[in-house]
Amino acid sequence: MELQLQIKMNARLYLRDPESTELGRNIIKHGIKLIHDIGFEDFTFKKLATEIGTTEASIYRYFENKHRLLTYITTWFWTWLEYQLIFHTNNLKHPREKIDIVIKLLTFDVQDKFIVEHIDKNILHGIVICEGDKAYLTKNVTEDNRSMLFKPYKDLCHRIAEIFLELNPEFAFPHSLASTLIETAHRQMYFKEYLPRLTDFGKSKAVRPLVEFLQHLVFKSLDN
Amino acid sequence: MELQLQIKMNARLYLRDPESTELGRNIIKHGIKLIHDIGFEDFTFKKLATEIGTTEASIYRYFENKHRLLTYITTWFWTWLEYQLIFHTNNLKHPREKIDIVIKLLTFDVQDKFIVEHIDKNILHGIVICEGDKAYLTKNVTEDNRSMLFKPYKDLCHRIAEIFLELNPEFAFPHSLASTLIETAHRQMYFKEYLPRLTDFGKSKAVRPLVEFLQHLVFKSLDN
DNA sequence: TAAACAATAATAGTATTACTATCATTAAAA
DNA sequence: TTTTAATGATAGTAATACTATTATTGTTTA
Repeated sequence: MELQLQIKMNARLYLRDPESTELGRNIIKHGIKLIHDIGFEDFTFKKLATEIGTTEASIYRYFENKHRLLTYITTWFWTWLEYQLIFHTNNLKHPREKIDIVIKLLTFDVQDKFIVEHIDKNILHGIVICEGDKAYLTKNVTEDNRSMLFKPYKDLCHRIAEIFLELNPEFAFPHSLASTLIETAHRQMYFKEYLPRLTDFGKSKAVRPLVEFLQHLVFKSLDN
Repeated sequence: MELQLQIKMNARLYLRDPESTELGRNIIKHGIKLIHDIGFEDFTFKKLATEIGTTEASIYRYFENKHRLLTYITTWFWTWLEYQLIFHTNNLKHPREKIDIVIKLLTFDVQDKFIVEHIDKNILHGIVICEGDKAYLTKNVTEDNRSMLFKPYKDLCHRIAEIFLELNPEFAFPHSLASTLIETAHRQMYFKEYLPRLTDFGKSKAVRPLVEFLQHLVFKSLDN
């Protein structure tokens, strides 16, 4: 069984809702692909327009600039990840099992139950790993934050923090540990691929050692 | 007592050694200041040239582009941090004490013994927190890595990893824990300032809670 | 001391980026 | 059938990211 999914996004992320039209969905679909292929720095609306057979001006009707598109895309990912987390931890009793799910989700080690026609989740995950942090590492953080653009990321972080507190209600740093877990999962995957000397995972494709590292980090931290 | 310091940089980072001339040192000095003030995205060589009363073309004789300048600056920081680490852990016996020093250095909680005329270390630290990751989060990682541009970061990581192994020779992830510690220290400082809901540190300027979080993370991880 | 050299200043120029504006066309809704 | 909404086509601007050339100045060195 697979579920159809439509994620409702904060309207401040766009000028015109990209989910509402064919062109909008194409911007998202090919935007993800192109950013992944050439990197966010080299990515331009001009190139994207050529790619999908439209004009720069048409894309600017949907997004103020390419940074907003990146924020849209990464924010979409965090929202989707929270859905996945809710879905997969639904029937679980023990917080240890829930934490295992969190880690599996972050390392993309779990089957996706939701379908979204125009979004390739594997490529999207690649973008979040390589470019995701650039959505908030700008001089606009504070303003963007006030517009609640990062709410989905914070919500996810808070949900994970609550699971940590289930396991250890005394723990003093649930949110910091949650954001550390999220960031670390992605950064270590990046290092594994591009700067392996910063890790202990070797060159194999297996995510297993990373999963063990993250489990170790979190469970030891939450231990009394 | 304070020590005069000249850090030898990988020659591939620049076209002409900025340490060798007045203009070069000005590029570094005001470059750091300007990137800090307006952010790396808005930073241009044109603006920097105006700032220091020279021309764009002159700056291009020192650095291929602004990304190389950022890499130079952050790499300088990692090298300097390793010097600091060596200096401050010199007489220490117990690895626990050394780890405390590592954490204090990463959170900038320790007095700097080295003087470098044209570099403001506090501002530099701010850049490493806000912009540092952008030095390696690009499509050029692999090539830059082959040119050894990230060696100082890896050296620092390895040195910290070795301290971890002193405390627990059985520990399976010393490098991953070291890179996680470095990244987490900076990221949590960023979150504390701009996205505090992703942390548990509140709004006070104190670094104490962050230091405790990092100590907890590392020592628990290394515990048997 | 003059000639040679190195570093920088001054200036100009190009392709691309990051937009904004206008107007015509088409397809769907009222 | 008129209105409207979305897109396409086209044009244009300011800034960015460079490269190239030539003149000037200050320092070595023959």
